[in-house]
Amino acid sequence: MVRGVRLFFMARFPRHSSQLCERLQTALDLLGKRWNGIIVNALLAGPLRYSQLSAKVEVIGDRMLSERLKELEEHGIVERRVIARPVIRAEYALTKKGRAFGRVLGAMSRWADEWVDQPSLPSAARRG
Amino acid sequence: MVRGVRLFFMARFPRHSSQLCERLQTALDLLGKRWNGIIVNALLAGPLRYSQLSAKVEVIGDRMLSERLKELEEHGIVERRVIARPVIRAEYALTKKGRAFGRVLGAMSRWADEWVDQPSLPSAARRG
DNA sequence: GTAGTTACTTCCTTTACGGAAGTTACAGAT
DNA sequence: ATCTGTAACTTCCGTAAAGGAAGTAACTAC
Repeated sequence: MVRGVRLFFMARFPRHSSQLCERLQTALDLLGKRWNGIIVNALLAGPLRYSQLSAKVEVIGDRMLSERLKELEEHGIVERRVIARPVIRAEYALTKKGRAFGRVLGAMSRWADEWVDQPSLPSAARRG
Repeated sequence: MVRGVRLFFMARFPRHSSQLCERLQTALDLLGKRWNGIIVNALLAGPLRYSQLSAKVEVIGDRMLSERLKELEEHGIVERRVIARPVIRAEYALTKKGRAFGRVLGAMSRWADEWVDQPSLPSAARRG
């Protein structure tokens, strides 16, 4: 079997339903990817360096964080700036598109405040 | 088979950052799971039977759809009703919690309309 | 030179996804 | 009664994505 054949980029985006809004589905592909929401949320308060971001979203490993940031950058949601000032550092900031996405997270935050009441008990649902 | 052992779902990733809002992270766990957003979105227009839902969100296979519906039900977002009228059928409807989530999808939809303009080209970012 | 920090990348194992096929229940046709 | 068909799932199994430990390169402080 041909096993080394890595598809050029990925086969995850061409899977959209013709019955539903394309753009929404594209947006959902983005937020529907694990960690992306949290990363954008963490950056809403302001730009962060890689290590700061890593500390803030403490649950994401380096490998994932790096990968997700690259994707978010490709999607124009996050901007990467290299600072060579005293020491070489990388800083990540939201673009206009990324900040606009904050409204979505804001809506989700409000929903979560109203409907999610298990801050430490993630078992089954408790009748919302 | 044992059917009640589905609580493993959330138990797999109880890892939330202490630096960020718990509820938001729980909500993101939910939407951050592939297909959940699309399923809820598809049900926003009204209840659907399994086969209808499957046809509407045509990209999700039976295995996934079934699994996701079960999870959404456990989280109190979707309600499953069995109809034995003429033939036995299952119908899925959003709960109050689920319909409230529609606002999040609405916000995402608006964001998508404004910022996502590549319905078929998911390469690098354009503008932003 | 040695140790430490930053920003990643590589390697490898575990978990999740995806599709085909199988299953159970019932209804209508033959 | 058997045969075909639909609905609603479930099981199998191979592939893709996630997670973590360790490695790397550039630089700085000791």
